[in-house]
Amino acid sequence: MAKDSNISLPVIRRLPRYYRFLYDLKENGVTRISSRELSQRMRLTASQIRQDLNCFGGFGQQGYGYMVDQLYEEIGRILGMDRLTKTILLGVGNLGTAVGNHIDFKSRGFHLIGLFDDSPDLVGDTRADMTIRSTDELEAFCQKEKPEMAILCIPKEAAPRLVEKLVACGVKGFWNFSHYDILHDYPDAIVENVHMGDSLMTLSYHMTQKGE
Amino acid sequence: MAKDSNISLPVIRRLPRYYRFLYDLKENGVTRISSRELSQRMRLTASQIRQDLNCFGGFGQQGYGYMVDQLYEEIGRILGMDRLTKTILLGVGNLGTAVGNHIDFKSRGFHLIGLFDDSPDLVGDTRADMTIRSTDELEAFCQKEKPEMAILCIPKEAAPRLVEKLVACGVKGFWNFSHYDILHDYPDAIVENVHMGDSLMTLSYHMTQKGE
DNA sequence: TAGATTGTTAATCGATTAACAATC
DNA sequence: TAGATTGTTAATCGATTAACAATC
Repeated sequence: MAKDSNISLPVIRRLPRYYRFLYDLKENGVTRISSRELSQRMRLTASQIRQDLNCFGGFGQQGYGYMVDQLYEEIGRILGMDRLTKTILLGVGNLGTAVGNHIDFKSRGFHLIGLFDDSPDLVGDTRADMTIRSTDELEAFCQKEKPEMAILCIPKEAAPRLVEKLVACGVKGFWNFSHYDILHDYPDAIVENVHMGDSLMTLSYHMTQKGE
Repeated sequence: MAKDSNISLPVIRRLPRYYRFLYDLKENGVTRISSRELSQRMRLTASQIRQDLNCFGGFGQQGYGYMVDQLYEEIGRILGMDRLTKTILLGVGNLGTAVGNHIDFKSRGFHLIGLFDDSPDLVGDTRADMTIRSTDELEAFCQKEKPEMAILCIPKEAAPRLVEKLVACGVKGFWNFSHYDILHDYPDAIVENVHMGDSLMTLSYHMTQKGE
């Protein structure tokens, strides 16, 4: 449906934020909005909003603005919120548990269907209403269930071996909380890295600057 | 120490990654490295590395390269890793627990000194070797301990009230996992947002594109 | 129709890359 | 000294903002 399939990453990264704001507008009974009013609420320029949206098509009406509900649906479709990608989570430590319990996967286009961990202490335990499986079962499980996405909440050292298996099993996407550089070894993988430590250090930098 | 205090955000966001790579090099006994070799390992251009580093000063030696250990130290100093900022965590649900337990605060310039939650069920419990306090105690605690940073693992609705208190108590920085827009209400706050849901939706977008 | 606001082109701004003189 | 590699300036590229014609 994309007008142009070479959408730049900055544009893509703004879409979820548009989606959130539109959801809130919808909730508050706002049925239509101009790029100018939305720009004030989101603290960006009206020009940028119109540029961003026009990467995907003309969703507005001249002289009138955008229908909130329709725009919400369109952006949802663009982001793939209209389908559920089968997903497994690897590494059920503190972080993996939090990710599994805290994130609302369904409303973000994913269906979490399995949890895996190396540690015998954890295998058999329950998280997010699922039993934790041994990574020994990973390949058999993938062949049967065909998950397309894997969440990596494992240490850097454990990652290469598991990613190799996952790629072989047909997993295409990775939500990667580890510091293992997946793209370096698998350039065709679809990877979204979340480096929370880096984010924290960025905050440290800004606090250090302000202090001086 | 900054040569120029208007360093752009893209440069800042690359620093933690340099820091990680330099740490690994150090661990592997590499004592010096050229921008060219580092660029190959990090998959960016040598030019960019030299530009980035020269925002802060000439850390290299012409004809020779960079001393790994010295560069690691310098970047650590720039990022504020040479001091510990007192930090409190608000909201000890799944996410807050994971953040509290999983993140190595000390090695990233922060010292986690207190946990707070609204829920009477959680107050008194222990996480990361600390007792969870009631948010009723927040102001008294802050007056005594003077934390400078707060981690928000609370719902959007709970945030405005708590942030108001925290700002009044002198908290300057926020590692914000909530969807509350702190800067909108407190333009002088130092804020690093972590929107995991947005990250997941970005992955969904890319997986959707690849599928077509 | 007149007013409003989009869609889109043009101008500006900033970040990245290339080139090269300085120098170890 | 010759070779290597930085620090820095210049060129390019891309993203954001401004302007305005199209049109509802």
